[in-house]
Amino acid sequence: MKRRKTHSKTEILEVLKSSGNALSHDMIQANLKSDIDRATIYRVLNRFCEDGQVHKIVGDNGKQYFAICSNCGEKKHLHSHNHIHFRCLQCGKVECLERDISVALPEGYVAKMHNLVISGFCSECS
Amino acid sequence: MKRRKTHSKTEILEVLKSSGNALSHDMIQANLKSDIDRATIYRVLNRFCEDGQVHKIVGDNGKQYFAICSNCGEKKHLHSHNHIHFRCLQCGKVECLERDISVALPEGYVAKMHNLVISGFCSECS
DNA sequence: GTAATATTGCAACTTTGTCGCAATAAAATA
DNA sequence: TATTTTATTGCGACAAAGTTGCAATATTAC
Repeated sequence: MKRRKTHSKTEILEVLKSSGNALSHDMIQANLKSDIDRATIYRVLNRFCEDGQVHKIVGDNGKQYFAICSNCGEKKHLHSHNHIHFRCLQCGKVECLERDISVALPEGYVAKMHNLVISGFCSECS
Repeated sequence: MKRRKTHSKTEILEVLKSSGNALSHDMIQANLKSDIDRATIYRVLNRFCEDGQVHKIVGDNGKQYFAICSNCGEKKHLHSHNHIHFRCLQCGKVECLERDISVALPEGYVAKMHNLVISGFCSECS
């Protein structure tokens, strides 16, 4: 399964890059120049996640958000996404706070993924 | 809006208590002795949350889980639910780890809710 | 240019959660 | 206890989010 360079991929990546924040599929769709199918957007995003270019956060509203992690470019699959995210309840913005969290788990527990979201009001909405 | 003591409430609370973990609506439904409608379960749980008897966690799978917090009984509405949760990718168990997290947010940011979930494998599944 | 196949678009579907409304049942009142 | 009030329930319908199958398309390799 060799990846191909497609119109959809470049456009979706462009939207993510220029935004800088974590975006949900509908936010992405709204910012696209061309019409790309909903299913395609999800598939592209999931492929990005597999490849480690993008990481996924599930908000406390149950929605998926996708973000280019600043230090994702360099060390593929080596970086950990255990940083905190902030979701503004007013404007809906979701952003990565560059604060890593390390939690000591109980004996025998193995952590695979971190999904850490604080919601509230951002500086512009509070 | 004065709350009433109903069959559904006592049964649902009983399931939550005896489990000790955070449960999704379908886990609750499966453990109920009598048949209670899906919508009712959600409404009861949401009322419990409003009253502060129960707190809600949204898993990294997008599903809602509900748990009786050990220290919820005493100080209603005064306790904060900023502790970490763990979800086992194998057995599906979701539990509260009694570890509080305090994060310094950027200037002007106001935190309202914490939704902190680490997923991986619990001691029995790893 | 042609062939192989990754990707897309469309439609259908699943899951999760909510809502309106009539029926029911818990509490208050007489 | 009987009656009234209204919180709660069950049912059905609905919405949102995300996934999947399949035929059509577009990208890459030959």
